[in-house]
Amino acid sequence: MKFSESLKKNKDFKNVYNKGKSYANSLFVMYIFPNGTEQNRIGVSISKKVGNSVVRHRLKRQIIECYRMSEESFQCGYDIVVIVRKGAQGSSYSRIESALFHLGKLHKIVSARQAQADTDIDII
RNA sequence: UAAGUAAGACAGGCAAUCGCGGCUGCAGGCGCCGAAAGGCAGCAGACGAGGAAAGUCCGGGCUUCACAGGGCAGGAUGCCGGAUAACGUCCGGUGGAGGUGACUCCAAGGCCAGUGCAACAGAAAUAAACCGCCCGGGCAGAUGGAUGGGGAUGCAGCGUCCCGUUCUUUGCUGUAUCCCCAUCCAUCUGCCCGGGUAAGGGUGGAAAGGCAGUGUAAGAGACUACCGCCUUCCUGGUAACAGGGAGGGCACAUGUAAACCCCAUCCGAAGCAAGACCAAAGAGAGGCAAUGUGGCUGCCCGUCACGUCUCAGGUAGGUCGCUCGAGCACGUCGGUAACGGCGUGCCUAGACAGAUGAUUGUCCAACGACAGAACCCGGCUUAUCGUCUUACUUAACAC
Repeated sequence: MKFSESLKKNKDFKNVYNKGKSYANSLFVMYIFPNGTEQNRIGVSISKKVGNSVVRHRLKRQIIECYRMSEESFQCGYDIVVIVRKGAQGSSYSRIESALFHLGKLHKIVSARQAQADTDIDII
């Protein structure tokens, strides 16, 4: 990814949880915290309650892919942690995409033009 | 054609675009990050999850630690033979159970080494007379018979009294019938006592080998035939075992070892976060330099910290372990088979927060189940939408 890398250390996750701001909808909880660099770092956390290994892995890939496809829409300089809730089990790609932009808009890190486009899709 | 049995294969396909992972080449030396070890970045190429990758239930390799030898404890396995690196796996057989059959299933050593347990029911549960059957004795009753005694009546004889026409007393003896009593015997019934008996009864998972006959007071392996059991011999088989002969007449006498236990065989422990190597910082030891600077403290003494080099140690971090292996495919030979030998060809994920996704088009038996490698193998178990292939069985129809 051009502007981003993944968030890896448990320490980094805890830092974002403790100091960052969070918003949530029915599919995800999103924490963000400014990391003081030129890049975004994104991490995905999925509980075992959501499903078995295949289900969790697939959701993670879809979220990363969704972020990657529209990476340029996000403002840089943040650590982002997406926690997947149980309701996301079995969601389609389009629904994950709309939910992700909904949270990005609440955090005001998605550009207005992209956010405007996403309000057309309903968030349940 | 239908129903079924066994074995096996596949696990949505294709194309385009964007994206991910390590590998190979350009590549050697450059650029960037780092103290170092080492890592990162560019372009191109091919490759990139499973039959169960799962559960982590067994077995082995590998690694570190421990280890003279022996024993105890603990654990696992348990018909026989073979395969294998090994196994609780697989193959072939034996025995048993199920199915019309193809075929399937089986913790299948030992409770005549010991100990324990066996609810309820039942007379009694590892030892037994509750009922029943039979024998003997006693008591009571009934029936029948025999003997004896007594009484009544009839008859006969003799005697006696009255009488001498009639009427008629009484005794004794014999005999017949009836009644009563006693004793004995037989049969039956009831009760009691002593003994025999495990054939029958009902309970139970299990009641003292089964079943039929002989036999007996009644019964009983008491005896006999068949079956079972035990001992022993012969034959076949490597063996489990099978077939046959002879004997014992059945004692220990039931079940349970997935109860303790006994017997035989096997097992050192922990696991890739194993472990090996490189290696900042901090703390440690020694050498060298200096006699300095700073703090306690304004001064003296004292004390603490600060330099550099080497060593051991190994933290953060990094590299290796990490995928060429009991490997796969094909052929051939040996073997019933599991499997093994030989030959040829091939290289087929290797991450370390952990790579396969999205969109579009198209095809199908049409929305595709269960499910994601984590050191590697051999198995077992569990989950699973469906599709296909082969062999065989049964039934119906046709020929």
